Amino acid sequence: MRMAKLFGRTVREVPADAEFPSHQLMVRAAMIRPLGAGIYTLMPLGYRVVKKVEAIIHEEMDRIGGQELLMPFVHTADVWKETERYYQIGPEMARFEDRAGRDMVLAMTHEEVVADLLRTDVNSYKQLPQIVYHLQTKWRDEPRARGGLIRVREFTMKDSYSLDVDEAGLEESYEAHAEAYDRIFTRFGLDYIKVGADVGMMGGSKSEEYMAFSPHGEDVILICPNGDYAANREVAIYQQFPASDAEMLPLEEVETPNASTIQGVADYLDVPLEQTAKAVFFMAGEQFIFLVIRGDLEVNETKLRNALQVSDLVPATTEQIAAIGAVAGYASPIGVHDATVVVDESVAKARNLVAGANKEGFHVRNSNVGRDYEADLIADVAAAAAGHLCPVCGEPMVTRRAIEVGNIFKLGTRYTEKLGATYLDQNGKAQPVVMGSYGIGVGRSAATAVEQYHDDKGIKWPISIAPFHASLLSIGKDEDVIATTDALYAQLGAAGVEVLYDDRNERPGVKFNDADLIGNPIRLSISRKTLDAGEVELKLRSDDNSINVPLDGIAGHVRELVDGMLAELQPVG
RNA sequence: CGGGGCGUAGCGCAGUCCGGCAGCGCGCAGCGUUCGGGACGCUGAGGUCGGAGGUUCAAAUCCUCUCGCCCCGACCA
Repeated sequence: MRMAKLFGRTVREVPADAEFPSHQLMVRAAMIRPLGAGIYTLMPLGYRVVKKVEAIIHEEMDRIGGQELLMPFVHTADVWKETERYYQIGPEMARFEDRAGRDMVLAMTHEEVVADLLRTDVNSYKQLPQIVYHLQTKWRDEPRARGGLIRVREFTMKDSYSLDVDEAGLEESYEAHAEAYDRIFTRFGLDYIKVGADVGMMGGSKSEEYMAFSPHGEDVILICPNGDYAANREVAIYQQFPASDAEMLPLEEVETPNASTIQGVADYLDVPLEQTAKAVFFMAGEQFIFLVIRGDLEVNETKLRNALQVSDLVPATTEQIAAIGAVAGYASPIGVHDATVVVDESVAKARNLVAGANKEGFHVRNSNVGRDYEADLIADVAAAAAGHLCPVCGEPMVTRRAIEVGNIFKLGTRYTEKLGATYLDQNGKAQPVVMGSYGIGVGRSAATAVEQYHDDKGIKWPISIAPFHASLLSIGKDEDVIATTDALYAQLGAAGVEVLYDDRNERPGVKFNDADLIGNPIRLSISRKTLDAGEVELKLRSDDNSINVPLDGIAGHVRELVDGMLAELQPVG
């Protein structure tokens, strides 16, 4: 590609609304352009990256026997009504009516459509197992789209669906995907980890996420330094604190004026946070949830939802808190009514905690579960934090932020049962197809690579997904230089090297800076000086130094360099 | 959904408090000089000031409504 003809210009100014490096750099490098919040055009340079991401995904999906198809982006609402997600999913699903007044939705995912296909096209165990996949647009109306391609509303996702006769088959399909995903993300060059994730309460039996490390990630992962455990904070467990064997002391009311926060109480009474019990209030529909947790811990709402088997959980209002007899700021379960009391294990294992007295300005010392109040449910609902002990080996865990670039999920028969997607087994008996679903964010993977590979000058693409292998710059207006660069451009192309040729009539500084910004891994520059020496300057984007190499045989040399760089990203085995 | 901020030329911004010719930098076009890390000079094109309504002799500026975009929050009472 000749840059003089390239559609899209690089820009010097950082866009005012771009926060993340990937967002800023991809806009500046003319790879993406926003149309609206969370909606982007992929410009020619950006689309080349996405095409490479997709090509790698194709190769690896085909490798495990996946068959590509293409399911529609616009769905009739019928199938979504059959699985009831039409009613369960909120405003993030776009709904509209066609001209005849039929309910329609824009695809957020394709489980329903796959299950629908099964009804007509799979009726026998002989037709299973199968893996189907596609790369298709999704629309999810996120409450807060932000961060360029990392969190968008319209995006392309690779989603695949495994179809098996039983759990054992699903296990095989799941593992095949796990292997394919490892190969895919390795080939992207991403620094990532596979972690345990929330399976949700709806039938899924196992789910894992592929998390790429980034300080701008929206997820927090707990990691055991020994490699024994890694999980999303949404579900991360930790080795529980040892149970206290202290004597239960008599309950004692103490005045705590103006100490309405747990930290304030601990400071005022001069006790550590671990010796306090704090109250957190939720409404699960009409049910009041009174949660008690150790003062130093935070609630993990996902764990709480799972423990309670509810999907709808919102913070209670001040009025609702007062209605059960609790006093906000000075609350404890002692003496409250009409509330489901959930006690975190941290509190159940502790003794003699400071808690609220349900009286403005007062707390109690030495509260104990079972003696002073009863728990309706004792469960682990605390968010794991850095320093908490690995549930496997007991080593203190660390936390890291990460971006979810893929997930694999054992769905089971949830969708196939609801939609009646059954096959006949060897005994002629109808059985629901056992499904798995597996996603990869295409644009997000590309943007995540930028998050991981950039400096203050621009992007440093891994060669596997770089828009071009090399940038070729002609330096100066010397006609010999231009003629030589033109010739080299042709030679490189013939050698199978993808080249972005900066043939613009620009000053050297402009060309160097744009080459750095766009971030192709190899840079070749020819000037009067190098030409006189019969050489080309060769510089890697990942390296600060450049070397001059002979013009003679340069195309073959670069080709070898490209192959070598690609080989480094090949998964082992 | 709650709170805050911002919409002025392709991009980044000033002007708004205190109403009175719509500006600056980058980019863009032309000419000249320059040419290995975002050059310089001169000339020029480009904006119904997000939109609608109102107040006024006069509105980017004041008032009302509306649309869009961004940030924080939406567990610790």
